[in-house]
Amino acid sequence: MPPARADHDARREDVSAAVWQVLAEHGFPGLTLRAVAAALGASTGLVTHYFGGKRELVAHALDILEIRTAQRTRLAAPAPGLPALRTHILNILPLTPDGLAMNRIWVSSWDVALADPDLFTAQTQRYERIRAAFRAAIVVAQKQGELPAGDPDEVAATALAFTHGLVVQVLFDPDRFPAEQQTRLADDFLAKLGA
Amino acid sequence: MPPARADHDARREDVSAAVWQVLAEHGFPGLTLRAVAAALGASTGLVTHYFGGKRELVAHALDILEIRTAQRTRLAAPAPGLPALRTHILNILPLTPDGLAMNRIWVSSWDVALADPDLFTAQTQRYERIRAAFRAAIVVAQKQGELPAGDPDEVAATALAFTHGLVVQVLFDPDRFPAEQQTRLADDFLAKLGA
DNA sequence: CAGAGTACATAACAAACGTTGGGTATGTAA
DNA sequence: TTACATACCCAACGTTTGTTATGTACTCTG
Repeated sequence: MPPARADHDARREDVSAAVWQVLAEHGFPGLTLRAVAAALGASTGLVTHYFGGKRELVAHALDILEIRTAQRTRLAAPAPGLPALRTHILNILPLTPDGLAMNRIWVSSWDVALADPDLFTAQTQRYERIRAAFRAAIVVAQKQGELPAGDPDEVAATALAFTHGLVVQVLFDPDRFPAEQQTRLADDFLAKLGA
Repeated sequence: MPPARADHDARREDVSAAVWQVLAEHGFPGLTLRAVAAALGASTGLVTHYFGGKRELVAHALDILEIRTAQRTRLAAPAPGLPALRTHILNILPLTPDGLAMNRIWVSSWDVALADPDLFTAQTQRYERIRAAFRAAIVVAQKQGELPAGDPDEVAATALAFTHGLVVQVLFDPDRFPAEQQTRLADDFLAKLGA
């Protein structure tokens, strides 16, 4: 009944790492069973053994994307409230080459998520989760008087809209939006929110 | 030397219409030579006759997307300045089912544009164009005292970021963001900008 | 009226894809 | 030891893709 030889979870983690590698190098369009197998130095049979098929592979890729985004080198929140919200925003923005690559994958994931119903709902919940994180910081900021009163859900939606919209613009013109300008735009935006 | 039977430009326009139809029904992933030919009731030979290959087809699809977006039922700008900026934003937002479908295609176009260098630069210029339109309205608004002083380019980038970021959120949760809430969010955002 | 070039249809093509099933080795349970 | 489930490789299949060559009908030109 227990696995025969190898540690199932560890092996699955290997495949997961290969998925991420392929994703980083060729994006979602290049995410194929063969590419993952090649990156792993194994056969496609191994991949299908641990992941039922392409669908599950893509779904897992989206999970990895969220996890890796969360685990990326992040600025720790210096203080709850408005500074925390600022940190959330800066953590998403592509301030580094690494962050740029990550966001490129993220944006291209929207395409596959829009195409598949299951991935669609998963993505919907992801955004809901991000908004919840924003919301928590916003509520504190409002209590501390750093932000004016108002529906925190709507403020969260606005802040996330600004953030992701800026991501897209940076992606298509990285030279025009260096890190300093991104932070300046974010700070100006937050200043407006506080008024 | 002149075309034998048909009007070249008219026929090409037919193909263009078929491209748009396929795009609206199946998005960019479903944009294939055969799909376009089928939508046209013709063969793939016809398509390759008027468009060299897939690349040109996709490039043309992006052109159509921009044109159709510009030609979509739009609100006329009631007055120059801040109202004009508001109109620009509302014209982009997916306030109607038609606008929702259009934005779905638009977002999925980011993926193909990120993959191909030529399409990438084309998309970069597209965004530059949109920012220029925003900027024009912003400059007037600043002169009229509707907006505080500040680099109009940065304000334009911020406004466009908010708009496209909101588009993405609406796309993944249309029920949560009905038209009224979108306009309310936009108006609140504009009010913050004016402070 | 002959010839040439255009406007397509048809079909063959190789490449790449996801999926599937057979085969083998190796471990655990009886 | 026997039996079975796991882990995995290998190979083939059918499909879909973009590309391209061939063939045919037509219409302008000369």
